[in-house]
Amino acid sequence: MKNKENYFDLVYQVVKLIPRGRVTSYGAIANYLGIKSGARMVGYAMNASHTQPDIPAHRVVNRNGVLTGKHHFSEPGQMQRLLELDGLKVENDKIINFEIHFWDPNQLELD
DNA sequence: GCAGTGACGTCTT
DNA sequence: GAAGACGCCACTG
Repeated sequence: MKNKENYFDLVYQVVKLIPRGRVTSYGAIANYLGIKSGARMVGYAMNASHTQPDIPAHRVVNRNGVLTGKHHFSEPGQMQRLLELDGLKVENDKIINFEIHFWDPNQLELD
């Protein structure tokens, strides 16, 4: 039973569902998927996200709205640039008005 | 099989 | 309010 990839795939699906100009946190995804293992596992899945072509990992940041994973991109600063292209403001590796741009997977049904 | 590590989060000092 | 420590558990060596 190698269904472990299932949980990875779930994370990818959620990340791909993130609307343009919006961002979410690892904890939100973990909560939505019911991964009580913690946001850490979500981050781990994101690390493998580079195996998938259409994973806007730049829209996934930590609870503080900080681009913790920017160093994992092809080039440092790439993550910030992508966020700015989405219409977001990033400064000091941190998203401005993060709470405003924050998007929660649970809002999908509420939306 | 054990130890180290990590795209986080929360508690405690 | 900021910084450090711990916990969570999957993956690698």
